[in-house]
Amino acid sequence: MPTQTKENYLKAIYFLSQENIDVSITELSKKMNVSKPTANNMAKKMQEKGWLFYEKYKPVKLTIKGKRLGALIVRKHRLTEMFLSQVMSFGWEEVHDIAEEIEHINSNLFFDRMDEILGFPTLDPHGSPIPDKNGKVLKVNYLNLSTIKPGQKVRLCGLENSSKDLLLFLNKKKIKLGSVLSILHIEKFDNSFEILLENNSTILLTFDVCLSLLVEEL
Amino acid sequence: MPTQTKENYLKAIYFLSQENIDVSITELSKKMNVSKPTANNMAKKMQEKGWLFYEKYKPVKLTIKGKRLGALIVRKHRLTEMFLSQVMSFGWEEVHDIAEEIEHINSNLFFDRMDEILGFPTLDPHGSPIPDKNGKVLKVNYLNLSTIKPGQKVRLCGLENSSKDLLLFLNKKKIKLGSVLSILHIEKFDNSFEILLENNSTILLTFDVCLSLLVEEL
DNA sequence: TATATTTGTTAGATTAATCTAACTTATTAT
DNA sequence: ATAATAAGTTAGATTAATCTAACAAATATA
Repeated sequence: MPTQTKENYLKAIYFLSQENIDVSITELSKKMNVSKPTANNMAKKMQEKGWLFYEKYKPVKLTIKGKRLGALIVRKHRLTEMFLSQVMSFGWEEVHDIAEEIEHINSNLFFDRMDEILGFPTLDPHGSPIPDKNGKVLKVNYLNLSTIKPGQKVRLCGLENSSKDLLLFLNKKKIKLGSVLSILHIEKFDNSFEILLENNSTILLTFDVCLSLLVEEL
Repeated sequence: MPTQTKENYLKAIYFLSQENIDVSITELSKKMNVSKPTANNMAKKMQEKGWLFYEKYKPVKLTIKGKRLGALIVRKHRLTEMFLSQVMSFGWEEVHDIAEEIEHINSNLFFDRMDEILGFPTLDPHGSPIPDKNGKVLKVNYLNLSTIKPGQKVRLCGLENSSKDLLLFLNKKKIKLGSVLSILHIEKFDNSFEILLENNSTILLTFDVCLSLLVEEL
């Protein structure tokens, strides 16, 4: 059984691995907000547990076992977010912090019951896939809004990052998962997107915001 | 903010205080399954935090602040038990272990929402009172079944101890909170109780079991 | 290629929570 | 009242997770 701290390292490496295969000690230390020696020590200990490959002066990499464990923590996190959202009526901007704590609860029964009550969901409230009980993750293939051409109609399906600021911004603009956005125009000067919403209001999204929105074309 | 460990000490002292006012270091160490020096050290540290009174060679006692903190942890525990039971359909014998972990979650929002969803309950699934948000506890005044005379009809309202074994035993006998029990006879030899249930079956309860059942007379 | 910069590692210290062994103070019992 | 027992304390060690300072290795740059 990993400690809570080690579970957080596992999760950090799990996420960092998705972008680039290997993870440097420096990246890890930054993600975990700890010093480099701390990250280094922890990497060694996690190697002893068989969760990752570690060689002096080389980036680390999760073992099969480590990857599975990481995915299972993400599973618990996202199931919890879904439960908080669907059963306990929390807003999508409120669920992350609470799930960050509940994900460490040691009870399969508890998470299995959540899963059952929710009807075995595959996506969390931010559109991210919930790994299955074996740690397998559904591959979703959304497009980044920033790459879509003017005139196109799209549906919001996920978020590249689920920071509270972004979620509050989307709340304010009345944009949620499933919202349909029509791209009217892209401003050459700053790459901002002029967008028509379902309620016929027109809003402006900066390129940065568009980079965070995952959509499918309609 | 108390650590998880210190919260558990707080809770232990809180419960030990209900029987006898003061709590000896030895009692505490037994309750916490730690050595006496460990309990002793912890007592000193908790004194520094202002949670208890500690003097060398004397039993410890919670301060007002410590008592309030303890009660608030019990509140989180019992609200959780109620939520697990009412919302997530767990049996009363399953809720304790999970609540033991969830009680340490640091989010008033989370527990307030539970409270709201449950309709602000005052008792947990075992009939124990849920302390309010200020740590005040409703005084319940149940009788111990072992003190009731033959011929009397009673309703089960609470449990003196909620051990899993007792709860499973009661499940097997189809006895639950609210069940009406009629005392037919008390066996002189071993003080066992012959009891008539609502379904007209007659069962035998040992004196030990009776000591664990809290009732009100009908 | 030689140097500068970044990255990674060692060493040594700290804090929280725990232990055992040895000792002291209190309590109990003869 | 004194000895025996129980309770409480000190001292010193351990493990997990963290830090800073100093050094070594790898990478980037002039």
